[in-house]
Amino acid sequence: MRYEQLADLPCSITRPLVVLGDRWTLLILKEAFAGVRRFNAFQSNLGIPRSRLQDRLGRLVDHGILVRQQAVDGDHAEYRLSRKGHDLYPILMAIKDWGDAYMAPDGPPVHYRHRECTGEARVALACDCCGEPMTAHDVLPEAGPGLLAHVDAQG
Amino acid sequence: MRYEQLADLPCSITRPLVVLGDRWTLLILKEAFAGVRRFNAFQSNLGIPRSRLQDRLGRLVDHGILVRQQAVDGDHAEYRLSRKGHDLYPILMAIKDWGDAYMAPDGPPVHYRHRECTGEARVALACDCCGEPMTAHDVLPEAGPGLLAHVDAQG
DNA sequence: CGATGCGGTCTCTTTTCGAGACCGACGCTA
DNA sequence: TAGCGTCGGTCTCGAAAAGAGACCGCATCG
Repeated sequence: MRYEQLADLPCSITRPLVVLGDRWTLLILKEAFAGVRRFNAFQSNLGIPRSRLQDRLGRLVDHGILVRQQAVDGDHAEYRLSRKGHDLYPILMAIKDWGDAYMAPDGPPVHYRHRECTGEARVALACDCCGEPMTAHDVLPEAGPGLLAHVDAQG
Repeated sequence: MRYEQLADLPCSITRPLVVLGDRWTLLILKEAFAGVRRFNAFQSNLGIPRSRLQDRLGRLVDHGILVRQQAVDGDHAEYRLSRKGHDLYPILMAIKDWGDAYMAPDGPPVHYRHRECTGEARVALACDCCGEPMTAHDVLPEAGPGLLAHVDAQG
C-alpha cells in the first residue's frame, strides 16, 4: 500500500507513473490508439489474462482515461479514449522513437506517418519560449506552484 | 514467461515497454536524471525495497541504459546514464507534460526550465518532414522494414 | 434447437513484491 | 586497535499480484 502513496508526492512524473507504470496499462493504451475498442480484441491482441484486463480497463475508466459505452451499431461494450487519454499519445510516441532507435535492428517495424505528407511523427523536447531543442543537460528544475501548495498543506 | 515474449513482437512501443513497463523502472530513471547515482540514494528517495532496487539496477545495466562504475572521488559504486539511457528523457518529459496537465491541480510542482531563458521544456509531436504539429488523428501507420524482416524470419 | 461471440467472473497455482534482518568491506575516530 | 557508521549487496518469509483456464448469462444467427 505504500507504493500507491507515491502519488501524493509533488512530482508530475511520479504521479502519472503510479497510474500508468505497470506491465499492461501502456500496452492497453497502445492498442486503444491503434483503434481497438473491444474487450476481446484487447485480450487476444495482447495475450493478457482476462481478469487482468478487466482490472486495468476498469482502472483506466476510473481515471477518466478510457470511457466505457455501448457501441452505437451493436450491443457490445466499447472502450474509447477520452480527451485525457488521447493526450497520452506523446508518451507512446516518445517510447516509439526510443524503440526505433535502440530496439529495432532491422529498422522501424511501423512508420507512423503524417497523413498529409511522407514525413514521420517524431517527438521533440523544446523550449516553449525560445523554441530551441533541448536535452536533459539544458534543463534546470525549479520549484513551481504545485510544490509550494504541497508544502503549505503538509506543513 | 509469456509476457517477456512480447519483446519479440515487431513493435517499437511494445519492446521498450517490456523493459521499462513496471512499477519502479521509470521512477529509478527519473531519479537518475535528477542526478542520483548511488544505490542508497535511489533507495531512500523512492522507498523501493533494496532487493527490488538491486534487481532493477542490474536489469538497466544489462540493457545498457545505466552504467555501473566506481566513483572517481571515492570507493563507492555509481550508476550513471549511458547515451542510450540519456535518450529516454523525452519519455519522462512527455509523462511530465501529461502529469502537469491532468494531475497537478495546484499547478506544476516543478518547472523544467531552459537554462538559457525563462521558458519551460515541453514535448511536441511533429512531422519530421513538414514540421507540422501532429496528434494521433494525423498519424497513419504503415509497415516498415523491421516488420518485413520479422515476417521473413518467422515465415 | 445448437453453435458462436460477447463482456465479465471465479478459482487455483505460480510468480513477484515488500519488509526487514543480515553481510563483508571500507573509512573514520577515539 | 576496537568501536562505529556507511557503503552496496544478499537472504528469508509472508503478502500481494499475475497467469491459466474454466465458467457464466446474454444475445445473435443458422
